[in-house]
Amino acid sequence: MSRRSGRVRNNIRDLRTARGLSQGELAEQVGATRQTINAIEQEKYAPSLELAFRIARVFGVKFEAVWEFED
Amino acid sequence: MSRRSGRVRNNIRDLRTARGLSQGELAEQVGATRQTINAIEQEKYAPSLELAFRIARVFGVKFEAVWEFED
DNA sequence: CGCTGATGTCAAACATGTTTTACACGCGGT
DNA sequence: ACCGCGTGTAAAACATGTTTGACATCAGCG
Repeated sequence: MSRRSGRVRNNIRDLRTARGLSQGELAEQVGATRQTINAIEQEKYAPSLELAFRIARVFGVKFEAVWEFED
Repeated sequence: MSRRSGRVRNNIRDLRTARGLSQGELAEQVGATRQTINAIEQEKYAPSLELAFRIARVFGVKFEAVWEFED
C-alpha cells in the first residue's frame, strides 16, 4: 500500500507555529524526534496512525482538523 | 513510536459484516490483502494512516467512526 | 563578529506494516 | 463424504516509518 506520495495532507506547521512551538518541542510532546516531525511537516512520508492521533491530541483539535486524505 | 499494542481500536469487523463483505472483498476494495485486513481486525497491528483512511472511505463513514485512539 | 536556537538534510540502523505463499480449520451445501 | 468458501495463522521478503548522530544554513542577538 501507500503508493506514490501525495495522499495524506496535514497542516501541522500552521498549528504548531500558531502555538509558538518548535519542531523539537512538539516532537517531545508527542514522543517522537524532531526529524520525524520535520519529515511529516514536509510530507516526506505520512506518520503512523498512532502518531497521527497523538499529534492531533496535543493540538487539542479533531483528527480531521489536522489530517486530510487526498484522492 | 507505537509502543506496546492496545492503543488504536477499530470496529471494522462490525462495519464489514454489516455490509455482507468478506475480508477478501474488503481487502480488494481498499487495495490490500486479506491477511492485512485480518491482522487489523484482530488488532495485531495498526494500519498505515493511508490505509486507515481508505477503509473508512469504503465504509462511507467518518474516520472516527472506525478508529479510536486509546490512552 | 561570534553565539545560540530553529530548521533542513542525510545515511545507517532499527521498528513496524504489508505482501506473498502456504497450510489448517470449520461450516453449509450437494 | 466431498467441495467451496471464509477465516486464522505463519515465515520470509519487502516497503515504509522512526531513531540516532551528524553536519549545514539561516536569523536574531550579544
